[in-house]
Amino acid sequence: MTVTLADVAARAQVSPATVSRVLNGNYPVAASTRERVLRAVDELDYVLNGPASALAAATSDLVGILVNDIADPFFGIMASAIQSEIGGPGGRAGGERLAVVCNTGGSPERELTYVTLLQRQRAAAVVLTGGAIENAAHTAAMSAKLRKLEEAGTRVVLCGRPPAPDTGAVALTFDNRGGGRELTEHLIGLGHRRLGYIAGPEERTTTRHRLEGHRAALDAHGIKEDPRWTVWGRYDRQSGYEATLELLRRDPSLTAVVAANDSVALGACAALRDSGLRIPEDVSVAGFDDLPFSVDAMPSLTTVRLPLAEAGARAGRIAMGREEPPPGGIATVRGELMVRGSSGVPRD
Amino acid sequence: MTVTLADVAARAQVSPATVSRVLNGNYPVAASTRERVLRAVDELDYVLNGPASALAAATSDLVGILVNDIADPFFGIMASAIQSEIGGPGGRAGGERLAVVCNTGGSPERELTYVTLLQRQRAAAVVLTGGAIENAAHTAAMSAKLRKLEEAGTRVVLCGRPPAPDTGAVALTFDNRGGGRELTEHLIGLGHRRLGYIAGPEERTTTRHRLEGHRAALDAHGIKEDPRWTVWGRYDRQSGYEATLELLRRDPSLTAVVAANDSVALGACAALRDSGLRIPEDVSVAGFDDLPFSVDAMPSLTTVRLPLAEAGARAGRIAMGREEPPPGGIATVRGELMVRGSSGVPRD
DNA sequence: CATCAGATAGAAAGCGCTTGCTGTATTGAA
DNA sequence: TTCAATACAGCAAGCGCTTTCTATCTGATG
Repeated sequence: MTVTLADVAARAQVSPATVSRVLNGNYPVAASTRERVLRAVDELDYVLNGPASALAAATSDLVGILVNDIADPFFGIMASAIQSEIGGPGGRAGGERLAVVCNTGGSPERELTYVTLLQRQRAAAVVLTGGAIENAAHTAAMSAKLRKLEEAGTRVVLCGRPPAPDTGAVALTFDNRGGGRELTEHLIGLGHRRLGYIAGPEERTTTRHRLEGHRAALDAHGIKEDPRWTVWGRYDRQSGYEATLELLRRDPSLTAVVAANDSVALGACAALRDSGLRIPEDVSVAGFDDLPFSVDAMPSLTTVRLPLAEAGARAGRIAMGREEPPPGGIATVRGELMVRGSSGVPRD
Repeated sequence: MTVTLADVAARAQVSPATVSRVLNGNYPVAASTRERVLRAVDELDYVLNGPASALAAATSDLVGILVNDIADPFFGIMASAIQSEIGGPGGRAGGERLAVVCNTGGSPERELTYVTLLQRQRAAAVVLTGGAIENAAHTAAMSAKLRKLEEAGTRVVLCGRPPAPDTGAVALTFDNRGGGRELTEHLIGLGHRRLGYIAGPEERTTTRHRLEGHRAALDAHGIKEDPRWTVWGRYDRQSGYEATLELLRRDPSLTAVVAANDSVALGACAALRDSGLRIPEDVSVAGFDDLPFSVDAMPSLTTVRLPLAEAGARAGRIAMGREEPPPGGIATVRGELMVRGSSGVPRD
């Protein structure tokens, strides 16, 4: 059998209650007793039974972090920052929490199931990262779940996701619309008038907002968008490659390609090169997010930097109750335009 | 109060035992009764209490995945693959498990603490990814922990990590030494004789093995290594940038730079370009891992592809007991040399 | 018609920990 | 010296679920 609290108690010649109090440090215990208990714990190699403890105390030290794609640094960076603030091991005293990163793969069902699983574990907090899925049924179901979580005392924080109405969830939202607009205005400013756009998956807030920003910029400058200029894809490199080929097929006269994110932009660059086009002389390319590798692309990518790590850290602190939520529970996090080598004045 | 099993039982007019059995589906229950119970569950919006269930059943549905750096796609890709096989939501029936990704940041203490935390949660399985820390005390402590875990019925799998002697842990080990050797032999074959090497952090098996492979290749071709040709760093881009500058300072006549991984190689490329050197005309560069962005670098990176996703998936299946461990509990996973644009014949 | 196997359902004993309440020294003040 | 206050320590009642064992009812069997 594994060692239990009672075994430790017996060995230290105290009651289980005392051992529990020594371990939790939430009740006065004489130094000599504590000493004896700690020695017994050590000698027996005792490890607390988490489920039992959680059951009795009606709280757990689990914190859930939901991400759409854990293999994507966009989420990895946020998750890492959140986790570093959650405390985990190495965190500040008293807060040895287990940060659980859950990979939804962008699927609504999985998102919902993971939230239920966390609810089942009585998680202390849940952080949802990245864009939300835009689907009435799913949104309603999620809202209901989040409300339940809050009722049960679980703190809910959205990081890089729009606010969830009718819930008490704190939201740190990225200004995707503003960033998208700024980016496209930069290209327009360079003289571009025929811009292709590679959007992300449909039914995603991130996708929609970035595209809206792009269109707002076109509008503001009186550029009428050709429906052929928008292609939909996924948030990955291959999708960018294929979409770019498609754009080129539809309208070879495009002088710029705006991608939904950096990975897509990289795929776009590859497709352009493979088509014999130079960047930015023949076609300019722009991404979004400014992931670490974007500066290494050749030419380096013009993009919008999102303070992923900062936002994640803040979300983590709020989830831990170590930082005040923003007024109204909502904060907008702005991106910063990074002009680099992949954008230039259009040809001719 | 939250809804409990008893509430559901009362509503369905059955005993708590029956509700439990319906929910677990491990005992015959009349169809009509099941129906009634399920309806009650639904109506009351009942969510199982995980800790209580884990306590009573003495098992939990948590599976731990330890990674060194969650923001690094190297780990993200493995974690994603492992998780997809763990079942998680969407997995095969009966196995709704919560995959927990824990970020150690490469710190021995955090690694140990996370393992203890997982032990505390009575995790069903633990997968340790990436290179191990080479430090006698830490290795011993880890071995002891892993043995305890196994004793407690937790399956332990190492993915991309050397076997842990004296434990029953299954190991899927990357052939870093072989890959490193093959890579350097490729460069030597092109005619390079003065090769710089940017190693990863010391006291890491991955770092050591890759370097050993490199040196073995030099040895095999009678190239005497100059101590100035090796620089130590971290596994990130910036480290590669700085190390390359240092290498160039030490010996400007180098014709090739071999990096510990792709991120480092990208940093090296940037440093070379900033130093006015062309790749590969002036200096060839090689990486390791073949992460998705490596093919997009300009020129695309010559590197060693590691089947991260495949290995992760296999590790996940073994952890779930859905695949037989390899004979002897140890399997070596080989890399594949990817020759691309960043390596060429040396100048002059 | 008595008997028995098979199929269901319930009673109840925990799983290992936390914590409110109670008890007993010990200390300081009067 | 006496009494309240203080500081520790223990008792015991759960926390919400699982599971063994037992009870009941059914239909089949001889």
